[in-house]
Amino acid sequence: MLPTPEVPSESLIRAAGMRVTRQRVAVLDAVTTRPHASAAAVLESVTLALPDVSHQAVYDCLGHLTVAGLLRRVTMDGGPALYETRTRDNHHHLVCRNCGLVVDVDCAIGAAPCLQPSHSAGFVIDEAEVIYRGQCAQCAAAASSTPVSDEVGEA
Amino acid sequence: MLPTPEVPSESLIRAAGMRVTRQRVAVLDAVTTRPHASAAAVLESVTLALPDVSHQAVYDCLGHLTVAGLLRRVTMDGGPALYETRTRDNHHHLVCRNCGLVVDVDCAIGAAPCLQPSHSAGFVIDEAEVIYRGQCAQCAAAASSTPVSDEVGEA
DNA sequence: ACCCTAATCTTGAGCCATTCAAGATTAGGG
DNA sequence: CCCTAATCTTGAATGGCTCAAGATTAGGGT
Repeated sequence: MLPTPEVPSESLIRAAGMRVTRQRVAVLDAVTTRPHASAAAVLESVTLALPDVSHQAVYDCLGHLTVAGLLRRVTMDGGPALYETRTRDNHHHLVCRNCGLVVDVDCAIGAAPCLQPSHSAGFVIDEAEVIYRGQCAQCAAAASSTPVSDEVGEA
Repeated sequence: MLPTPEVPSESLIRAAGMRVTRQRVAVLDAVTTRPHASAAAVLESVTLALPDVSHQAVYDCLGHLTVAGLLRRVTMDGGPALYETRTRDNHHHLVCRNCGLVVDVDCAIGAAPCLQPSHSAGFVIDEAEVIYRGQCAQCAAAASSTPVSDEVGEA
């Protein structure tokens, strides 16, 4: 069920005009297989393939890949930055207030900025980011069936 | 031009069922006169009235006032949390990518959640936060008239 | 295939925003 | 005016991220 990249990470990195390093390939692979991963989660994944990667290398790779447009960086409230490979479709996110689950939502309009504010105060707007907050199916079910509990219920 | 509170901070705090302390009044006053202030900015403002406030007191006050619904906490990208007194009108924000200026935008719809995602993945959504990103009038003008410059131009 | 050099990575320190913990102060009901 | 829990002060600690210096390495040139 994990996404099988249409184009291998190495090709994407090379196509972006960047040097192809094991660290970059591993970082891009990690985000591809696990979207919405934090830098710490990426470090954990990458360490499986490259036991000696430094966290700094992970931050550098994430930064460079983001600038190159191969990754998109999003932050939910004050939490750590999350990374994903869907970069140019202007999609939005659903975030569970309870468990932190992040799910993509396609943008109904499509191209950015998909919304226009009621008044722009002179701003030249290029993007409208939307974050839907609430409870995911599991947390909502758990909350209604067992009011005071931390159980997660069945999958 | 600074907002003159309709109801003094002290009354609001008391009405919320909280103890009225100098620190809380000063913190609420600070956010009222300077919306979108960070904890550090609030500490700076509060220090003018209470030279010996601790930063911890500021964090405590901001936290309690937020839980009580007297303040709303928003975070722009990875920056420090910003606080504002408009709490229940579901308004949104314009953020300048260049200078960080944050401006309120009324929500065209009104009540939260003002938007519905194209598919909710089972989520029970209670809020849709919108962040419009771009350049403020000043930065946009500076960018188009003097391509490589940091000047701010006239007000 | 081998150099060479800038780009990248490793190591390790440092910074900022925020939180934790323990003891002193204080608001406000009785 | 007391009393006690809520709040504040002080000081240390954490997490996420960035800075800096030196070692390694990708990949164009020969």
